[in-house]
Amino acid sequence: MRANLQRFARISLPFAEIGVPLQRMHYADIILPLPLDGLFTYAIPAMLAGRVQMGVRVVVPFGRSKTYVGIVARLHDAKPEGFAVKGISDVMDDAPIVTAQQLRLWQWIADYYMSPIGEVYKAALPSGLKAEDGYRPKTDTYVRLSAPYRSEQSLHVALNILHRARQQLLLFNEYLALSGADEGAGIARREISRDELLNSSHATAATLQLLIKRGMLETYEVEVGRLNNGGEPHLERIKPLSAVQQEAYNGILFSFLKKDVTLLHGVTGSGKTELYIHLIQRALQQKQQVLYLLPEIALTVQIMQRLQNIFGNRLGIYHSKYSDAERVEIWQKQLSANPYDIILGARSAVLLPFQRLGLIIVDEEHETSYKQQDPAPRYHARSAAIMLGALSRPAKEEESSRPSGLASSSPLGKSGGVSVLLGSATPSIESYHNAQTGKYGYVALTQRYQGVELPEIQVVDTKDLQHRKLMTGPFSPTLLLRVREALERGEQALLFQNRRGFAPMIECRQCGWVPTCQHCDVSLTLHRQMNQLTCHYCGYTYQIPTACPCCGSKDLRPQGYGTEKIEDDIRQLFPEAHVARMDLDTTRSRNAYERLIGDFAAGRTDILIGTQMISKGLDFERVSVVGILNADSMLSYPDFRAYEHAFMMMAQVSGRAGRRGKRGLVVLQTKQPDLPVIGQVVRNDYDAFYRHLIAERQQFHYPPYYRLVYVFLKHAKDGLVETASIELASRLRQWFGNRVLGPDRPSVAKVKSLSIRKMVIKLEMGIDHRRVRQYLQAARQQLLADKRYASLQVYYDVDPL
DNA sequence: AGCACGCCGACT
DNA sequence: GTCGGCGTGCTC
Repeated sequence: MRANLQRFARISLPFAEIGVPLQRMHYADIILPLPLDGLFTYAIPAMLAGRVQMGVRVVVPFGRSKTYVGIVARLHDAKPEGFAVKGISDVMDDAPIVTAQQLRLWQWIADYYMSPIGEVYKAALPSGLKAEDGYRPKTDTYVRLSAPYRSEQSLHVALNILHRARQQLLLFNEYLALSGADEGAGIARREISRDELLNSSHATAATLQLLIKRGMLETYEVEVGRLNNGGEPHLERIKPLSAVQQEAYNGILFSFLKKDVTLLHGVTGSGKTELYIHLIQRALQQKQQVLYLLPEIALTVQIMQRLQNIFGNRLGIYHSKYSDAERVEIWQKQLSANPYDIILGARSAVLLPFQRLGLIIVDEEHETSYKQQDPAPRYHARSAAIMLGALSRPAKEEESSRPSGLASSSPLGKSGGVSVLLGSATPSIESYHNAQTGKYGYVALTQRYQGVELPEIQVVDTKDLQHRKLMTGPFSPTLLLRVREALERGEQALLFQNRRGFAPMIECRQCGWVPTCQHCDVSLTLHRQMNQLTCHYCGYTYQIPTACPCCGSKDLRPQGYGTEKIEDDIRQLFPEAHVARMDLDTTRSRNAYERLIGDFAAGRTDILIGTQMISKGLDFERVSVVGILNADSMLSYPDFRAYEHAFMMMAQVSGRAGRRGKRGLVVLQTKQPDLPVIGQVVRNDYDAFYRHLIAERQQFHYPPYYRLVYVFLKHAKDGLVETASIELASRLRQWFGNRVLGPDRPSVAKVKSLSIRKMVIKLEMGIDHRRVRQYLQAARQQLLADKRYASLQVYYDVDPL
């Protein structure tokens, strides 16, 4: 790390920046959007000499016939040897679109996670900025109620008029729901584009045209640049903090003075968001920018709207469900003289440009979706955020290479302005450990806001009940009773099942045959709604067979329960209740998530069934019962983090039960009620959970005591991966000895027609990670240099989850 | 990752 | 005779 930072400093000090009279540089090192290691050196033609600077986009020829848009990472005068240098064709920008600080962060991500910097570039830049034709602001067509219909009275009139025109009525209602104009008595809360309306209603353009002709709706053009303006700030006042919150707030500010990173450990419902809002407010008063990270799935309407109501157009939102045009817009605004003061975003928001960052909040810091899994770069946004904080601090002259974020913080106190706050009700083992050892500051918020009690958790032994034939499918009598009681009181229930689809597999009752994916080593999930079998690894879909291909039997039965089946069963058991389901399948469209949450919050849904999606940061007033249908499914993963994830999942879901003035109830169904983790969840005993786990981690050489690197090899030919993995393992053992485990077939040993082998490398913390990476890269290159293995995919996953 | 080059099989 | 299969090697 130390050496790395020195390298960044060397790479990225542009001469212009330090004010040396500009001597003309003849070469530029360019980042290209390719999965190839390193930078590419191009000559700077005299014509373009004045315009090539660090951080601008350039068009360059590559190979025989390709051109790419690259980013200038470095200017220099060292003529490269060994290949013919090509010239830059064109310069696309007059000013950098990537800051020096971003380039340093990209380089850190590339180095630390052993990913080509080109992959980081691809992940960071919205594609609109990577395209050669560049980005042009454009206008979108929007829809709104025409003036005579902007009142509750006239809406009733409109709905009456439309009662014969079914298509138009559907479309009209859809508009009202999307815009919120139905509840706002004709005043839209959100602007709705024509495309969005048509997509979400499945109506035709002709139907919309008819409504426009009737004079109920009208269209208007909006420049894309005006999107997300969020309205005026301060629609909502900032609430004063309670005494307990104030104390935590002071504690955080005090910690900020000494530590670069502070962990806020606040039980659910303690008002962490409130603290964040006050901290943001304070940063804004000091003219600092704030980055507020949330895990993708938890980007709830609730937090978004809260912040938007308070901070209005000073807030920008950035995540994967936003269109590319919007992302380009935000990127450019961040570079402008008038950037957003606050960016609320998911993982990739850490890669945005900032000019005067002062505070980074990583909310729900334990969430695994902060780690990018599949395409490289496999980076962790929490670590990247801490590094971003370190890079944003004005480095002390003589000490500029001291790593102040990820590595230990100095006993002398922190080095500058940027503070990083990690927040969670159930901190990750790593972060809590760092807080315990004093590397991070630590502030706890143990009281729920307004004295709301934590829920009572009732454990139900489903194994015993099954023996006694008392289960109704996946439901225990207790759960059904509690849900029924809640409904009778006009309260709501949340049911958590961590599996989407109808059933995780189907099975032939005669011979036991189970349909599996042609491309992957997994059984197929039954999706009854789509009437097909789906592979959850490659997305491939299959027809449901009518008979078993092995024995001809027609008795094929679904095995196990997914959210779809839970939904079906609940509808049958509670025919009078309004039931909804929230999982990946019901939230594919951009607004589906918001609508489901909105319906539930407004009480239009009585029972909400869902996967982990329902466990994050949803604050509902009337949820009195939460059901965890099958805790065992979370404990059965063959992974050292299964226990950690299970605890967090259950604790998070439980936190949804009971709000203001009413104690909630959680019914926790498990076949193993005596497992320690169950007791820890019941007592909400994070400390016991942590102590149990940390001892195990130390004993078995896992994080945070050891750093893990997974090695993956993939190829279509199983025999080839087999021999290659054995060869790579022996090569790695020459350097790392028995720190190398494997190779093994992972539990899913084939995905997308590629056979997989996995190794685990356990590295003690004292080891020089930079040298480790050099060895790993070398081993990979040596393996691939062998012609037999040239077409193999070999990659490393650093700090895997 | 693309893309071209290159060397072997079944087609107009 | 040639179209095209994908193994191999290179990209500043």
